[in-house]
Amino acid sequence: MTQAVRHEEMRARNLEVVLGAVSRGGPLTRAALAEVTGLTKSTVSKLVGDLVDAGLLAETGPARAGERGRPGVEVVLSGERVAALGLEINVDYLAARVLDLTGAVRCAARRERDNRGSRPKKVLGELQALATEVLAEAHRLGLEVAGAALAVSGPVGDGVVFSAPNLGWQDVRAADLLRLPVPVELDNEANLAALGELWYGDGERDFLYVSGEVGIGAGLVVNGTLYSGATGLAGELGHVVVTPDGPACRCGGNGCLETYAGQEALLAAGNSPSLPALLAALGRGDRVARDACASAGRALGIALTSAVNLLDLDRIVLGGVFTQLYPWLSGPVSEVLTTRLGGLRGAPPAMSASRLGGDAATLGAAGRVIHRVLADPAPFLTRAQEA
Amino acid sequence: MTQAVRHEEMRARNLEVVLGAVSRGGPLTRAALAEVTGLTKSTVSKLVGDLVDAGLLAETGPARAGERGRPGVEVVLSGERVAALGLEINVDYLAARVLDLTGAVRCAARRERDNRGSRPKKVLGELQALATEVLAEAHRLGLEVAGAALAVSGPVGDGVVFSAPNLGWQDVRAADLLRLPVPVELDNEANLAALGELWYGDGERDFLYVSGEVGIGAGLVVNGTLYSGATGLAGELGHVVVTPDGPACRCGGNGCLETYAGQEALLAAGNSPSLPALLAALGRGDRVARDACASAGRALGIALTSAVNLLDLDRIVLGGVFTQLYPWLSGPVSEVLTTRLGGLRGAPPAMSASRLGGDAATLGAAGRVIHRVLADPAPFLTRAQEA
DNA sequence: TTCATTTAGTTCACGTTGTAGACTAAATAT
DNA sequence: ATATTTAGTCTACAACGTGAACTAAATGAA
Repeated sequence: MTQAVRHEEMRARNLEVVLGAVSRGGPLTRAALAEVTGLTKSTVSKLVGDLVDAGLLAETGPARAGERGRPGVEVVLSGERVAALGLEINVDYLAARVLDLTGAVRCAARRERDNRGSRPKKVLGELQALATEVLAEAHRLGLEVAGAALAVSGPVGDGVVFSAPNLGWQDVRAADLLRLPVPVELDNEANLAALGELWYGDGERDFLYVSGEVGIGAGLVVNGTLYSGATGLAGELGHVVVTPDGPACRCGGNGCLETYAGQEALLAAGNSPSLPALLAALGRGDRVARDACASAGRALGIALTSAVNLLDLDRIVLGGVFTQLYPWLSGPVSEVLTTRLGGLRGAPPAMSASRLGGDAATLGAAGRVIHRVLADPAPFLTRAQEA
Repeated sequence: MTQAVRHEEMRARNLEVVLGAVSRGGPLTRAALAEVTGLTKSTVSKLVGDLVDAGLLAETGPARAGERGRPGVEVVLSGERVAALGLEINVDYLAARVLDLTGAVRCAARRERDNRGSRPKKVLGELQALATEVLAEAHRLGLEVAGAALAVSGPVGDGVVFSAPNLGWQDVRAADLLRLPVPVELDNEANLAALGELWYGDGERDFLYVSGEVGIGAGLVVNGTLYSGATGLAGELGHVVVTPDGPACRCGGNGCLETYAGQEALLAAGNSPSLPALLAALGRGDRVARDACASAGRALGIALTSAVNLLDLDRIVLGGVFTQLYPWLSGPVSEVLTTRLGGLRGAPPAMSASRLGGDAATLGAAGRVIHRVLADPAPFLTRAQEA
């Protein structure tokens, strides 16, 4: 339902429009902004003035155009005030990253450790220490951290991790256990990684990000927005049915994608004790390892066929461990997609490996907070009001 | 991207807010509207005044509350001015319906005829005659028809029917071939039927409408909005993979849902020449017919499992021929859903037969136009400006 | 019956915000 | 130098929502 619009909301929306135009359109003069937004020069001048005063935009000096007329002054997003913290708990590391408004990484920290089967309280305690460190560093840089988001692989909702197959967690109130001086939100790793690709990788307006970990999740971006379903649990690609009477799955069903292309199945089929071992085997051209990838790839192709038919995707990005396995997976996946989707759609969707790799989740997490600021900069304009 | 907001847009949005509140909240006084919208009494008074003048709202006389204080005057949507035309081409009939703003059917016409393999030009010519008739009747009733929408089963985009398995059509520019004195838009039958259920049936904010015809389509409603994918082709449930090495499908793949639960497969398995024959056989408890439904139901359950995992649906509505087959389908479908989704999600989504049956598509088609008027009533306020 | 009380709706002075066009500033071209 | 062109600011103005005072119409108590 649409909300009532008052003068205040009108202003807030127009600030968003200006900020958004600068964010997408690179350096832009006030005159150019007036043209792209449809607002008048005077209005743009006022809005830009306030945003500059607030430290959200910065002037970059006169634009030397070499053309006739007074050169305009270009403005860009300013990285000097607002920033956001992205956090990730993965099987074998903890990571924290602070991004500024421009998307630049201003500080970061990473702790390698095996989180498999660790107690949630312990892991979150360690993450809290890591985050606190990074926040202190951001403070020294003069940054105001607007919030944090935490990526955990597996279904998540309302601050609770329902199940994290990577970590062996079940119903963990992660958001409550992590005490930080900024608001923390919890999100699915696949969703946040998808947003990371959208904003800082080679995301387009519509694509599916597939996160291959112990479980297989997916983040769906449509029209530049994350699709998260009725209760926020969309994207369980791992339990899309590949073969109705296939191997039993931990979900209670049979023949889910996870039983073919989940990390455990993949390592077992590849006769490898670990992912590095599998990669090494693939590197030396080991037949068993290659066959394992090929059949996982075909299963992934089947599941993605269903996804494309339902969701009308035009690009698929493979992330998580699939990024490293991409050279051995992409052939079989494409083959299935081309055969099964060529008839009705003409061409199957484009496919690529994640460009950000393991960084996608923290970037997306921080980006989520950054984009909320860009979408509603009004609360940060208090400075201007004082003047 | 958000658009700039000027005074004009502010007003347009607030008109929408008021109209929307009345549309959802039944009869409402100005005072109540001020409360639910958050606007002040004076603003609401002005907006309601203009909407009443324009013939979009109507006062229903004093609300006898029996309580203290002056009784308010309730307003409701007015069916006396704006209306919309919904059209449908089905295998064995053509239908047209005019709805007013309140959702009441003001006039309708239907022509039984077998459209299987008919030439598009002929069918659309006949539909044009039917529509023209109904439009004339609407005109006599004093209604201003704001637009029309046409439902055709199968993938559709940009005014073109890419393929209609029901009719045997391929790449038909239906919107161009239908000449009417109002703007006509073309849409997928499953999508429009889903909207019909949403607005005039027992739709909720989130559900999947499954349309079982010769092909099997689906319309996905999330957060009260139709989801149509990157290029508007979402919802091809019929080609979700049930068994990777199953029977060959016309799409080039194997084991698609359509090869198990499409009308042709269903009739062949049920050993019936037509749908009425199958229903008759089911009615007398014919074993072959029942088994055919059961196995189609299980296949449908598999495909829906994949859909629920990807889309996080909380309700599924079965439409098209599945509405009539519901008593024999629902058991097997639920069984599969419960087994495969019970583990992770707790409960499978609710399921029901379409309440509107064959009327869903025309209602949704007209409703689509109606809801566009409700979302932007400003263009209809010219009357008020004159005063 | 009368009058206080309560709630609905209208009116109007006012504040906030965007607009239009005049005006100033700073460059290039002649 | 001076005209021309484009950028940005300034100011009177208009559109719209706000808030408080005001009128309208009911109930309930004296």
